[in-house]
Amino acid sequence: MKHSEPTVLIVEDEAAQLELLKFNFQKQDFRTLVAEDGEEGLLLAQEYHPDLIILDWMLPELSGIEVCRQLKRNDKTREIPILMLTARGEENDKVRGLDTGADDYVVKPYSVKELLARARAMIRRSNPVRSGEVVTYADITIDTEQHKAYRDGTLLKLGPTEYRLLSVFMGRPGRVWSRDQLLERVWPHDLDIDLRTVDVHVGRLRKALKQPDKRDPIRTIRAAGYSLDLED
Amino acid sequence: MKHSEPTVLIVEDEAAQLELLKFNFQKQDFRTLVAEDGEEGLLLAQEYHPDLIILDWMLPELSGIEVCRQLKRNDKTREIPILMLTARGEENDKVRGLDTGADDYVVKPYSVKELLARARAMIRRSNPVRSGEVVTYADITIDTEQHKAYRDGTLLKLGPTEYRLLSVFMGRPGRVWSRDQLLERVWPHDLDIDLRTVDVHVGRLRKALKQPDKRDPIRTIRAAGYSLDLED
DNA sequence: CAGTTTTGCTACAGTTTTGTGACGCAATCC
DNA sequence: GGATTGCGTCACAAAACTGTAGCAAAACTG
Repeated sequence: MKHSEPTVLIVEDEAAQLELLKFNFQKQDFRTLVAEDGEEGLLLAQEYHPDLIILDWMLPELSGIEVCRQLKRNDKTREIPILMLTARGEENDKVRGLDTGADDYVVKPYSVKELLARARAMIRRSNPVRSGEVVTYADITIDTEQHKAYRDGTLLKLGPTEYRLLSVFMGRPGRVWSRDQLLERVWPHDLDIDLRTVDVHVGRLRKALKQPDKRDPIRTIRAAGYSLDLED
Repeated sequence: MKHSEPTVLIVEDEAAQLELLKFNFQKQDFRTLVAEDGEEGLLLAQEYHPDLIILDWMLPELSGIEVCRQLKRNDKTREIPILMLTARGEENDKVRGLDTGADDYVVKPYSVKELLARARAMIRRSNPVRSGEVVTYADITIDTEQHKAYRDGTLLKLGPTEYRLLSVFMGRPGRVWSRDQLLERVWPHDLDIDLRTVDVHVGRLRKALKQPDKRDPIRTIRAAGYSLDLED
């Protein structure tokens, strides 16, 4: 029933390091994917679309920077936050400036605790649409500064909860959200709300998004959750 | 006195953090000012009037909150947007609700990239009506030099508070302002005013702006605030 | 195909949020 | 000094939104 553990992809060539990371992430209820070189990392990232990628800077063959660039170039993986692992001496301007597209970096030797904290923070952050920004996916747009949402150019009439729900969906189009995850992100963190309430609000959002000759942009994934999805 | 590069003031006592921030902001073509304690921060803020202040929550002597309060109390620095840096455990309701007057906050550990993005967004968003200017939005005009406001050419009869309120709205038409934000910008800072008072004044402003066959230019965003908006 | 699980949806009672007129108080004007 | 103007709070009504229950429909299971 619990389907809400985040997945992390670890790309690291040193076996010992990899084991350590894997162990610790699993202990923290992450699902883990591992890759021992850049090539494999890219493949897994595309296939499984993890919530976070831990990427070693030094890799045989394809370097960490290169992997990062490619991930950020691909629409399928662009949104995935990347945490770069760099050894002490390598902490050069490239990394510090984050030119590579990585979202954050940690210098070895790091404390596992800090790494986990950062990882969690990054995942949490990666969902919501940043305040003040305008985000568009297909024919849907939300303008957070003006607190408005449009479909195909026409203004939608949304209640507060519907608006927040749409914001979460828009933060990562195509991603499947379990009801738990939606509850966590859309509702105030202290209230205990029935899971089915999510369904009702999804229904209301659907109605608000409905337009003649337009497809329902919210996909139901049975026994898993919902996603904002206009593919196929 | 607006010029090309925006200036950011960083107030942070940990040298490493400070360096990292400074480096990254400079790399992004910000001009940077740095202060290692609250006292110095206040001084620099007054003297140089930066476009944005990055403020660490934990500071020796003068705490971040206190610095924030003082900045917001001083007319010279009141309008400067403040981005608060808080450690994980400190992420309490005080910060969340931004009662302190800060305009945004980021929880450590943060990703540098996100911080930069937020900083940029905040600067973009903050542009109060400058004194001496005449600003027009749709059929509404305010002449700050003469301290007069018009709708469709006819002079409006506004009380002082209504005038200030309209000025804030005119500074960024379309933007949603929370009641807190309005309180902060319209009312003197030493006063403790009920949030609902904002509603009353918005109501009065609405009445003053009313004209036959004209739409109400103020939009209510339930559970969020108000905005000046004549679209749709 | 019958049985089971999961989702869609409507109705509704309850709650939260907003609009606004009334009132008392203080400052300002004449 | 008396009148006027503007202010902040309150209280109440109206409006908007919310969560849950319950049942029908749909999707799976074997």
